[in-house]
Amino acid sequence: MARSMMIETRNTRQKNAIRAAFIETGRPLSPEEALHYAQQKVRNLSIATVYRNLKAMVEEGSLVPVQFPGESTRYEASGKAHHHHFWCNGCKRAYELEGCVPKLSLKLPRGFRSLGHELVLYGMCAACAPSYAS
Amino acid sequence: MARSMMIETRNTRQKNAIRAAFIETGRPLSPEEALHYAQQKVRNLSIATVYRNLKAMVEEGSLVPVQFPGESTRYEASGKAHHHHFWCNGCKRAYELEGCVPKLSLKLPRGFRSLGHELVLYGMCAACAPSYAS
DNA sequence: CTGCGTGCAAATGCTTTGCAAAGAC
DNA sequence: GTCTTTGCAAAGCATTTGCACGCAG
Repeated sequence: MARSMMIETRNTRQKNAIRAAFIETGRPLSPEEALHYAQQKVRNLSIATVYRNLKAMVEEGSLVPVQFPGESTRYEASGKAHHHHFWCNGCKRAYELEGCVPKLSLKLPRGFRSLGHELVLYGMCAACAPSYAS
Repeated sequence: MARSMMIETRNTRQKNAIRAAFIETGRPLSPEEALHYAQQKVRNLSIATVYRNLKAMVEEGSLVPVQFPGESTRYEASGKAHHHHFWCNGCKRAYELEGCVPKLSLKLPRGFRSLGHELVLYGMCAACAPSYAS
């Protein structure tokens, strides 16, 4: 089923700028965030192009979508080790967390088969936490 | 900060039908799912009314929003013990799971403060799993 | 050159809102 | 009877798509 060769795509300034945004920030980005970062390199980059490239990169396998409650889809570079995320309620940014839970011992109903899991921690990141500590 | 008394709302057939959908299914429902269930009791119920009531019930505190990757927001009855969810990739339904992970030992970056977590297991529910076992 | 990728604007599709009529109390 | 809630249709928004032009290969 899996396509052995990814579809060839051209290297455009727009695509490179978008790709760079993910590499340089190292955290999941929303289409809007990706647009902002990439626009620093390609000024008149349009949001439509960002959406098209995000979609293409997901299909190619270089990005994976990540979702946080009540937020639009974020995307992050693929190929990383199994990990989870931290969502900052202050700056509304997603961060990557190393590691995973020791073992998932949740009771599954009879006949249910689990194939994976997703875990998100919520709170305040280092930059936002102090404002609550005053 | 917390409002000591919830806002009074009238008991309409529509509202009761929507509320019943959550009680009777016992699982998180999307606005569309809630509409379908409730329409069995109130035939010409409109989706706008469902949205309005879901929003009102969340504000009242009787429902809480739950989100699953790539899916529109689901809602479930509030007041339940801490629990997590199972997402069936087959029927695209959310189920409630009892229990939680023993302890979360994820490394948080310096200064990050965690206030909560969310865990979702993915797979096939009892009804959908057999079709993959053939 | 050839044709894919882009920007713009129009088109979706889900969710919200305005308004007159129906219904709760 | 009064004031909230509803259904319908229109409005909003984020995302997607059509199209002619520009650029990569």
